[in-house]
Amino acid sequence: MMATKGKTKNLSDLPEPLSTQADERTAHPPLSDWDALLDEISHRPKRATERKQDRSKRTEQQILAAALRVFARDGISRTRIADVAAEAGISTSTLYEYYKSKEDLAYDVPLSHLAEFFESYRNAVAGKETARERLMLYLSMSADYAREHAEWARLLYLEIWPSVFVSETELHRSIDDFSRVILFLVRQGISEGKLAADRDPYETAALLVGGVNQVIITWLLYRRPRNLTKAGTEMAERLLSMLENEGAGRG
Amino acid sequence: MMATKGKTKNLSDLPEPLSTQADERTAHPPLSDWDALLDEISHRPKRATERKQDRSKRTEQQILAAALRVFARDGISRTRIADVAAEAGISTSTLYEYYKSKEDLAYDVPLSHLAEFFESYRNAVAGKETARERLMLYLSMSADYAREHAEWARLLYLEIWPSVFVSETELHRSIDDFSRVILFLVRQGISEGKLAADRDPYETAALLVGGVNQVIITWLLYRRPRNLTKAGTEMAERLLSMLENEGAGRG
DNA sequence: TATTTTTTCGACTTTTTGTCGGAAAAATAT
DNA sequence: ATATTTTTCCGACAAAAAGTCGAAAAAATA
Repeated sequence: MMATKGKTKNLSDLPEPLSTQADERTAHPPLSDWDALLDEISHRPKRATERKQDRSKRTEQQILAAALRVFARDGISRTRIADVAAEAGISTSTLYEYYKSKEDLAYDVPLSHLAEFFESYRNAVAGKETARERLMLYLSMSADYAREHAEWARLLYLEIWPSVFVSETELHRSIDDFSRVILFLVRQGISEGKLAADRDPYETAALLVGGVNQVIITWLLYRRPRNLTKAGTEMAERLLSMLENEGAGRG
Repeated sequence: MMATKGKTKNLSDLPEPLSTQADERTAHPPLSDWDALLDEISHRPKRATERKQDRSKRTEQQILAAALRVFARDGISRTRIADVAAEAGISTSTLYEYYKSKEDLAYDVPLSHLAEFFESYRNAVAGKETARERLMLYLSMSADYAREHAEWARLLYLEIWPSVFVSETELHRSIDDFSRVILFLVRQGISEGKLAADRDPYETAALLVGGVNQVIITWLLYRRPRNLTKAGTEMAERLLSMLENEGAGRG
């Protein structure tokens, strides 16, 4: 486990609260917690691949692409390893050289897209300072990314998340990262005085994640409402407005 | 502010004059849409069991109970049919007499609890008239029921829902029922003037379901916050207050 | 008690997963 | 270039799990 500061409550499985109190004195921190967080989530090692030849990297990509297609089409539980291998144009035994089981494969498939999402968010959010701007961008980009990569989203939202959490996988950590960003920004919103300070940040984060995810899931299942990007953005806008209103009403 | 419609369905334009015991002898009993809905979701046929002997009914219960335990403990994908059969104290081939596959079994396991939840809600909500009361009860009871039947909830929330939606199962319909109740009450809240009329009821329902489900899922994964009933109730209370505030601000 | 119907299960087949040694391909050394 | 070593790939096989079926056991009925 990583170094923990202060008393260690048994919150080991929860996203660690990032330090928020230390940098009160510096007007402009050299590397803000925010940048550090973005840095961290973008740099998670994807997969300790020990393969030497370029050929192998190509094969791995073929496997992942094939698995995404087949999983999204048939569902993970119904697909057979042999199906994925055939789709990838290799033998089953070769696939076993790369992944030791279907579960192992399934947990690896969503990783690269997730990393890509974090990376594109990091680029897009540069320059935005307020918690509201950052949150709005994050949530609407989530919805938009799901729309644009529907197979991936279907796999992640409907099949893997949240059941992936039972196991200690790289994917688990990456999905935790997703929530940590929200949590960080909720805390920023509180310190900006925009969000209610007397509310549990975890609850506020859950509210945001839950609402937007629900919109995404509904779209994946029924393709409704038609425009997912718009629906996700509206939901985020609505939630944030209500939350700010709540914060203002209390002081 | 109120919808004016000439005919079609009277979707609770007014606070429901609940049937009570007034006009019992009319040809068409004054069963309100609300009562009809509750009636419908409570009476979904559970499973067309054609078994004749009592012994079979016991065996079926043993299978379902065993499956719940094993699925919750090992996860559906990791459990073998033989494990469930052993836990139920029967042979695998006997289990196949009852369920044609693991998937078939998995989709049947949550049904009885779901029916029980609907039934107990129906009893508890009797007498409550306003959309707020009904919604609060529904959402907090959802959280409480998940706490009290954690194995069942783990199976349903983390493993089956929402992936069950891809197939046409009885469980699919039952889970749809869950959302239909929320949607109905959101509409009632709008017609009462408590919720914003210019918002998509589906979006409002998604917001409520998403937020509370997120709390339940987090608890199932991390047992945090400690008190799920309280957390679910608080989340519901908070969301409803914000929604009513939103409605009042615009009205 | 005899007969019929229903339920159970052991033996079996089929399907899917997973392993392994060596062939094929690529990288490296001579 | 050719030989040698390393890496990747795959066919043949073994292991595990799913799924079938006929007949025995149990219950219901005559």
